[in-house]
Amino acid sequence: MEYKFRSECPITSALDILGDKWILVIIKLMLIQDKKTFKEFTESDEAIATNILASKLKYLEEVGIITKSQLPDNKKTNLYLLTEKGLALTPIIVELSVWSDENLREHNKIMKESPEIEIMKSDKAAFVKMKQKNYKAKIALITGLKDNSLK
Amino acid sequence: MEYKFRSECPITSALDILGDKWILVIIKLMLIQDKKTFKEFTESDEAIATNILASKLKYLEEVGIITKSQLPDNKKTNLYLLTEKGLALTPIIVELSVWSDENLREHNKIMKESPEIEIMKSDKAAFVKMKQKNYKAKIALITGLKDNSLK
DNA sequence: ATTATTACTTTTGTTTTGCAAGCAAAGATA
DNA sequence: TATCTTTGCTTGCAAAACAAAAGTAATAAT
Repeated sequence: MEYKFRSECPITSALDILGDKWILVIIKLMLIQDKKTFKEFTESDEAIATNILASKLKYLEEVGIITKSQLPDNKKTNLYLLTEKGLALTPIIVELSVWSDENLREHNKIMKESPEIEIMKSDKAAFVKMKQKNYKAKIALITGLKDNSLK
Repeated sequence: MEYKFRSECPITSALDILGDKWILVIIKLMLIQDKKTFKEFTESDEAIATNILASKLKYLEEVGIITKSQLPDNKKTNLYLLTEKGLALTPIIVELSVWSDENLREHNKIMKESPEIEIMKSDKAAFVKMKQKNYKAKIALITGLKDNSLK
């Protein structure tokens, strides 16, 4: 597949893929809130419309950030899982959390407080690794396969 | 000013502010490519349309990520500068660079190679501090004031 | 066999983005 | 001092993305 990029800049190119209202929210739902089926995504707090969800999931699969699969004993429910390329977005999610915690509380008064954010700040790299490891472990449980199922 | 947030989630709230095609590109132009006037922004590789640029700059000022000012001896040219809140976005820019470098080269063949990215990866926190310090130093030179001019 | 659930698609309307042109104020030039 | 150029926009219109609501097909549960 061919995608249009605005420039030779790596940052701008990343935003050509990730820079919209929903892509990183969907990644976050998968990584932090364990969402993995179409139904689960629609039930999230963000209330994404089904037509938009369908188009974004298709796009994410095309770009190689997620995979679409099924469990052997269920032909109805689809499983959407992060690939390595998708899991590699974890540091970005972490930095968005930190910036938000430190700069957005004045704008969004009802924003959730969490003790996790302090752990995150104290050692970002360790937090990223932990989240990625946890994600892979959960996937392994669900699919009944080992860690290399995502590779 | 009041802004609409989709949820209580800090990550989603960050994306309510930053999640579009242009906001983080403009931040990057300021932080990495030293752009600071309307003219300079329009001359960038990304070729942003003037109506969109004007509306995004206005929005960024409202949210407190940038300031709009003038030099004492020039009433024509406006100076757009990052605030502390804007400078705090540096880690996000860095992580976007890293992800792009490692995951987007297959999609965007003409993406720029840079030795800077290795320095960045070897110590992200140090790189972030260095960029922020450099930015403040440049601003101090331009405005003729000291480092605290942004605070 | 009937009902409910899951994963969408379709339709229609609104908002955001983009292109091209135009314009006013400030500054530079003759 | 008059006019030419630069800067920083705004306006009008077309295209694309986003959104709400309803509908549908396949599978699974009762």
